Amino acid sequence: MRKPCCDKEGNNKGSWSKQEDQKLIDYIATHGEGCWRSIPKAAGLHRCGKSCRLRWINYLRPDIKRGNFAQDEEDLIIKLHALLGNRWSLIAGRLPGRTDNEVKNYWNSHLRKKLIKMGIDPNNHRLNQILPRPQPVDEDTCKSNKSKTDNDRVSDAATSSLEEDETSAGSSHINLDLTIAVPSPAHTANLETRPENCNTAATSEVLQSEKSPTLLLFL
DNA sequence: AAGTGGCTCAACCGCAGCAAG
DNA sequence: ACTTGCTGCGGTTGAGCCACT
Repeated sequence: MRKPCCDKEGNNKGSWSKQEDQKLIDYIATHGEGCWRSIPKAAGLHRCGKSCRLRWINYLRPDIKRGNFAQDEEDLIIKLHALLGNRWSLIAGRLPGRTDNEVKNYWNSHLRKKLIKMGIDPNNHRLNQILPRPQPVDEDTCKSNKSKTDNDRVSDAATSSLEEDETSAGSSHINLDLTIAVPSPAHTANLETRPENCNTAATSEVLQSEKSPTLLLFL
């Protein structure tokens, strides 16, 4: 059993004080983001590295956009969630200035309810009234389904919902005709340079679908 | 004004992936 | 090949706020 990283006695927990924030900001301004493990000690903070990282990424980073989500951001989150499932960091990577935590919170507190209200299952983005289409009974499908993770299942459903988007006009009230700005190169690189994502069904679907006009979002 | 129930969001926890030894 | 340590991610929690009764 690995020793937890945050069980060190004397480490602060809970909300951050202004002084702590300032120490972290000052340290990162001088030294940049680096080894989170060593940052607390170097910055004179009684926090674990994990906590520092989270605080910086979710709150202190200068490029964070705070405040309400715009309509196009909402639409994009819904669309991306349909494609990627609960891959909040990937979704947030497509929303400049937004963090995964923020997107996740916004989804759970607003968008889930919104979709439910619209009669859409937030887990698979299907209209609740629509009967699930019959699954092909092929051996490969059976095999792969056995080992599927929740994300993969969501992703399958997402694919279906995308098809529905294209084939059944009016199946959703969401305006998916997004005119969002092209993501910054950093975000694109972020996706491209994440090898761990290459194995996932969701990602491969994304990559495949980049060829289709629907996914200009991902270019 | 007080009670309370729901909501929001910052922060924590545990796990997985990866790299280094 | 295996272990260890670090980072990053997603799920969950809980304090504080707000609206309603």
